[in-house]
Amino acid sequence: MLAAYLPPVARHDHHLHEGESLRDAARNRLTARGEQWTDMRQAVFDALAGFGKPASAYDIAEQVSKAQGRRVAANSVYRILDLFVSSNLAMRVESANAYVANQHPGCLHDCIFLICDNCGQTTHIDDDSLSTGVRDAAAKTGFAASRPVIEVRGKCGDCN
Amino acid sequence: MLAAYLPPVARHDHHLHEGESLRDAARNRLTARGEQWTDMRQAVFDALAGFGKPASAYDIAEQVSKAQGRRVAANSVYRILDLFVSSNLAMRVESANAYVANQHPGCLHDCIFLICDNCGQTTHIDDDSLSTGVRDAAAKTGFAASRPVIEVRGKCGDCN
DNA sequence: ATGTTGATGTGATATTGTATCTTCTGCGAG
DNA sequence: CTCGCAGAAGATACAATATCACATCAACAT
Repeated sequence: MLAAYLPPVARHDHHLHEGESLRDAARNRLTARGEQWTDMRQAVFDALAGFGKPASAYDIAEQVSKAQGRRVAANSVYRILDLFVSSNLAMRVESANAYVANQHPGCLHDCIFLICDNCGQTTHIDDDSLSTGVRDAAAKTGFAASRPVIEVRGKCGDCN
Repeated sequence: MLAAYLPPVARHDHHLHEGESLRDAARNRLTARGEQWTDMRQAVFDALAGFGKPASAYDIAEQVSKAQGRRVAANSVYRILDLFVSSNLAMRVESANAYVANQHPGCLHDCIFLICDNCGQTTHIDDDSLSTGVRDAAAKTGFAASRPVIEVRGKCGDCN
């Protein structure tokens, strides 16, 4: 439904994934790094992707517990989320203490989140010129940027 | 000893304050908004400014407790910090769950933090063109930005 | 069989943040 | 002056987020 037609703005193909395809991309990415794609990791990834908005580790733990019919502890989820973040399968939204699935695990970007304070919906844009600008500004003061955190709180289009 | 001489780079006078002067500026700003400048608020502000780097509410509670020789509860500190943030006397560093004193309480900026992951030192730059760029990029997707959070994690010049 | 390694389970604990109710304090009206 | 109000702060409890230490277990190699 999104984008029946889109003008050719993007500079490179993002391979936007969803559902099964997204899960496959995630699994490929993880196994390519020599990590295992276990049931537990798949369950956590599915739960995370299923939320469609930032979810806390505890939200995910609850969701996975429900899906598996057994108690899954938060710290197991944290472990897996850390792995996902370091493998670029997911990203942490600092200002929300929460995580979102990366829609294109193969690409490496400094990403920018737009987080609706009303409905929680979060969209994720990549604008390399902006993040480069931020990195450059930092560099100008002798600061070596390793991870720019750019998150915009506000109201999404739907919530006006 | 900062800035015996500085080239005229800044576009407007920031009235950078320190020590007594900073405290005065903060008090003026708060009272101008019809709020009281109480002993407790002064103590919290002094503690916050004294850290020189992001401090958690609990760090501040501990510091104020020491300074006053009595136990000061964290939630009192939270109340005051919230007031400070909403009055622009302090800012919250989302990615560190911590707060820093605003060096120029009179000016309103979308600020950019450079946070050293090694020593914790945090510097704060204002680059309106960058933050405007971020706001514009958000607006382009129909998103109404109310508060950009731009924080750069990395290593400061001192830590190479 | 035994040891090793990586993934997960379990329980405890630390840290961060809120909610609620009470008490204190400064100050103006009467 | 004292009564009562309103804002500030104290006290306590609790909720949410995050980490730690250690046990277990399966897969695999020796």
